[in-house]
Amino acid sequence: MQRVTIAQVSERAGVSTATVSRVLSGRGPVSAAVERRVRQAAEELGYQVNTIARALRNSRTDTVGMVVPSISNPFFTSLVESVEHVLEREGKELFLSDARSDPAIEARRLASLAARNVDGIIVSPSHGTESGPAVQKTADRLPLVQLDRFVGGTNTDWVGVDDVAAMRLVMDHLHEGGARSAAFVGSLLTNSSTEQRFAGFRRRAEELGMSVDPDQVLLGDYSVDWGEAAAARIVDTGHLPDAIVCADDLIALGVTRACRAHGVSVPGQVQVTGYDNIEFSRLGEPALTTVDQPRDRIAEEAVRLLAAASRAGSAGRGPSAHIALVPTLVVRDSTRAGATPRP
Amino acid sequence: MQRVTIAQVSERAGVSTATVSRVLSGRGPVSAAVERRVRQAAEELGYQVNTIARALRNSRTDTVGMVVPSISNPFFTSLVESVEHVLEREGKELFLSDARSDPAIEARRLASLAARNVDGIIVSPSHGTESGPAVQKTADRLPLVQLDRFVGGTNTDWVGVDDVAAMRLVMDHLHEGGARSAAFVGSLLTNSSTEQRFAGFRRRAEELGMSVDPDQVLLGDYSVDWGEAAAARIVDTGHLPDAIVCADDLIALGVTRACRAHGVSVPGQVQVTGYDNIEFSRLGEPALTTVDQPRDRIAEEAVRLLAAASRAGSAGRGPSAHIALVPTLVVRDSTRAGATPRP
DNA sequence: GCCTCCTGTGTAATCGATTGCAGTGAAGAT
DNA sequence: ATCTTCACTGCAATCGATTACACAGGAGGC
Repeated sequence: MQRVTIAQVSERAGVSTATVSRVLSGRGPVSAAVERRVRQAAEELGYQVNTIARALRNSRTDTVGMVVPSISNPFFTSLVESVEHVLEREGKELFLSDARSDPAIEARRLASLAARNVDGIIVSPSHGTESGPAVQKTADRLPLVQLDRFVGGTNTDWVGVDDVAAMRLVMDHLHEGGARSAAFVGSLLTNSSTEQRFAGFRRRAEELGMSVDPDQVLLGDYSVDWGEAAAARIVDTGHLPDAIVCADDLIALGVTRACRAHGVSVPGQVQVTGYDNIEFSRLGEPALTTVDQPRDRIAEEAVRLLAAASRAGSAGRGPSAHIALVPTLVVRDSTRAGATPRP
Repeated sequence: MQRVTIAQVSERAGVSTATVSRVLSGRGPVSAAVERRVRQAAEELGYQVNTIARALRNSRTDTVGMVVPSISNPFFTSLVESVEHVLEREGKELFLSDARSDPAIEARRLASLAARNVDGIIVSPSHGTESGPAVQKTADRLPLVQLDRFVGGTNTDWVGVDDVAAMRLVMDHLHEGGARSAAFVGSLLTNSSTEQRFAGFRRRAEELGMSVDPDQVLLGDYSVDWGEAAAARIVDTGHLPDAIVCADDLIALGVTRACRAHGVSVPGQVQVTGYDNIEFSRLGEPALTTVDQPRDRIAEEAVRLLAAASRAGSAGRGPSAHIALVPTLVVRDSTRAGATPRP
């Protein structure tokens, strides 16, 4: 149980600890004979570096921290997978935390990651404003990139998709399918995703001349339950919109489910769209039309920015980069592509 | 950017580093006046402990590592949430890794967690045999608990559910609903979950006199896609079983979807069951009857075992604990509870 | 033959927090 | 008045790996 240290290896090999370190870390000149002896001794003792000690000395941990609002949201887990994949290529590891959509927990997680000397942090902030102080404070201490969502009033890099452009795709598609009125179901406007998506929705609806009943803009949270509740409320009002645009797939799954339960046909009576293209979106009944985010590209860019910030010595923080990638529309069965407008 | 150390705080407060440490870690006697000065200095400088340095000195990190086969499987993410929740109460943090169902990646993750001096490891092994060496090697060095799945030939603690008992519940329920024949769709028998579940299925089928066509035992992987493919294959054989028992919910979701696509009514023509009770299981069409695992209890026990092992100084490894909790059956719409047997 | 340079190795400082040991001074005991 | 006792506080060692610096000895240049 007691760990093998470099000192024990050096003793067995009959050299100094410095030499052992030089052999094992591969830097510094070492004669072939000594190298062999050291490697063998290390092997025999089952030596393994103590990452903690190394990190203390180097002040580098080869570890990146990531904080997401909710690990049970499949969109974020797939984003995590993408990030992990990219990091693996760089020989870095991921330290993942779940903020449970609570800025207070989020702040603790960020602080704790910073205390653990991660080399950088990737965060998708839970809240559009309340996450600000903690994010900024963390960004002042080490490289930080915001992913997908972002929080205002901070000076950090960001990578995500152009939500407004995405909504344009969605609305154009719905309009083509004959929709002349639309409802919006999202989460409370406390994070950038919903804000941007709603803004894009509203603007394009106006441009296309689609009517939006203010009573049919419903904000709750990112969950199936909320989608169901919101849809029930819309159905209860008595006048159905031609389309229900949802801020994410979980909500959309709830909406289609509630429609089915209430005998409202999708896309016959109402078209429904999601956002994120999570795996389960195609399992809805009907399969969801949704917006696909290029997760791998997002992850790639985030890691790249982080590496750049590390190199720059994050003191010299220049203007921050905002990278908005272009999302694509995935058309499935919950909308009526190219149908003729209803009479 | 340069971090504030205890030395700077001590200088500002006009005391020694020892005193600062005593104040901040709360151990050792310190006069009220000094304590106030130190706290203020720390506050003013924005001091934050360096967890790395502390860990090196204490050889404790207050961190637990967790390795799961797949972070995109909602069952594991909810298990992770439960574990994180329990750990939070203990003031510990979770370091999460995804093995992508690959024993080689899994081994690397385990080694890397060990090198990072986590206080203990919770792992759900990817493979029923190939995960063995790495798991055992890790368990020799630090406290380790296997969760849900386990790998044979190792001497470690384990917490999970009684899969055989669960299958008894499932089969009895199906039998009551009139099923006299059944198919099984699982993953390749390379992990304990499938093994145990299949064993339980087979045994109870025999006891109840239900027939099982060997051609209708289909093994692939834990995914919706595989569920769809397997169901399609079963439908194609021409003779439908009365029930299709699935080794997890993802598979079951795929199966019901394929049934719908092929015009096979569930539960009218075929009853279908899942396993895990993931959130999406109730979103299937029809909502899935499934087995609920008591995740919070599982997490609780795992953390308890880990703590016990740490205290015991894992050298004195006694006989390992195997804790099988009792799962419950969640009856929804994909089965026909209490219906009369078909003629 | 003497000097320079380079390779290979060891010594010891370093990263930052913790803690055993020792020392100081004041309160209390005799 | 002298001796204990105890609450505080500081010094310095410690955790394990890395690395600046020093130094030995051999090769090569003049």
